[in-house]
Amino acid sequence: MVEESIKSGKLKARLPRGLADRGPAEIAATRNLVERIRSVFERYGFEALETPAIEYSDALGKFLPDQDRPNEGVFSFKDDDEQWLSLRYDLTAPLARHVAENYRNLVLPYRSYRCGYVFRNEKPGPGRFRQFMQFDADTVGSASMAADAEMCMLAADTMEALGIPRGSYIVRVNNRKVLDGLLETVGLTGPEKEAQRLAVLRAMDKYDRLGLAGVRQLLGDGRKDESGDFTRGAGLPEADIRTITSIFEPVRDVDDRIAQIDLRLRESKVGQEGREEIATVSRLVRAAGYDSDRILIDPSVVRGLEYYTGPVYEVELTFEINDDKGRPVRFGSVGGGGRYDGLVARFTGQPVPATGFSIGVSRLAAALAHLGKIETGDARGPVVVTVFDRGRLADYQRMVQSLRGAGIRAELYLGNPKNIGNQLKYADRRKSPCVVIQGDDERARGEVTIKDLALGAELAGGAQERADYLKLQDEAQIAVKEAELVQAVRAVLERHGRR
RNA sequence: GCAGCUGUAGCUCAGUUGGUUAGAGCGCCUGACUGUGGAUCAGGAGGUCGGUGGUUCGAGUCCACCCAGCUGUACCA
Repeated sequence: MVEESIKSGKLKARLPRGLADRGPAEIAATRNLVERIRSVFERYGFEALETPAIEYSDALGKFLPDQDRPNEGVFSFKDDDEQWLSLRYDLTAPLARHVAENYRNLVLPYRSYRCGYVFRNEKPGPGRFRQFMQFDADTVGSASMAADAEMCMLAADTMEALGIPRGSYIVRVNNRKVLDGLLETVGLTGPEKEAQRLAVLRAMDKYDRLGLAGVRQLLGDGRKDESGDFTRGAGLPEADIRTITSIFEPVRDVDDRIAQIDLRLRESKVGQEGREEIATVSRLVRAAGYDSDRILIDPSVVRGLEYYTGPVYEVELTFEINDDKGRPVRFGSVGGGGRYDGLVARFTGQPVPATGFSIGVSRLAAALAHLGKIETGDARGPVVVTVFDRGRLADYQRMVQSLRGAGIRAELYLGNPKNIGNQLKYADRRKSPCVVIQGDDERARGEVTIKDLALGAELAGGAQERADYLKLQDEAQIAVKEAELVQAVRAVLERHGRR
């Protein structure tokens, strides 16, 4: 690369893949999204917390001690004292670090939220980036299922606050203890079965995408996808496959679902604990008015394989979206979370129960943009004061300052002011509401011309001849005394509605 | 990582069975038309055809390898 740039004499401007620049429209949309999420989270009583983007790799739990380096999925580098540092890949591990470090000073249960970019060094895809924004809420120091129930309700409320109608999203809830009970029931216990257990959980997690048939293949010998690639299965015997997939069988309602789990996991102590927890969460959310059209018990939810210990939840958008070529796009999960009772204990040695929920802001923003729930672009630009006579820059800049002083976004034309046409073209592209012009004629009368660009475009729309066009343009502008500049500009802005 | 597909101008794409100087539309720049966005008209810039080798008298076109992108899949805290 360096060689290449020497050869050609210039550097190729390029963005690393999986990363994106953001323009004004996207920034505004994200800010708007974040503010709405924040207002819901604050209404639930969570308080703000910010932690840095960089942590010690071991604090993130992604250090591979046997290889003396961090996991490849995280961006890592060495500090000058040879200690490994990493960019955070979620907001939960840093929170656990913060809580452990400040345990004595925090009011428990500690309820906090945070928002920020996280980084993952993995293959990007549609709606998947190597830097993306998450918005998290966590309750640390409470083992109560009420804390988990609340996370589910928070998720549902947040979706609706973002304008996603009920029925277009679903919060699906499961419990890791139920899954553990299921594994126990088919005899997958003990350390030597670890790999198989993971394979089973991964297979179950794909139920929504691959359906029953796909999951059965992955639990058994394996599955070949449409590109011809083969995925090895968990290698379970048919009887065990049937036992596991029986948990997916459709049921009429929540009570049946819980009864079904009870029946399947009759022999498993941990499974029964899980059933108990699910039933409690379910009872709490229902009492608060959240029915299964919003919060649904779904035994196929798995989430991460690393640290969840109890309830797990996932928010999914359920409407179909097409991309710009008309093909359907699946956005999948836009948020999720669960209980992680062991995470803080890694630092303190004392078990600290905790549960949290995380929203993928970037993915959600992409989905909402497709839905048309986010205004993209069309933000008004500033008022442009044109330079008619380049010897009088000081006068024009004074006009700009008087507009700015009145709280109006305004700027002096800073390009080459060789003619007025270019300056109007510039203002047009900036989506300026109006321009200010003062040539010799106006100057002699102590006036300025204010041209309403939107009105001009509207009036001149049908003109064919140049002469007609110019005449119509003339009607879109007014001359006012210099002293009335601010007032007249404000009148134009009000005519078009301020933004 | 694995598999399939695709790489030609800023963008979207043509480019014949291998044949002279690689094109179009849009966009961009300059100018004309009164001191005014648009339209119109007249000009213009911009490409090592992803890269490197090979086959051939001759390669955008065929072959090999590499790189990048897309899609699926695996992994995913």
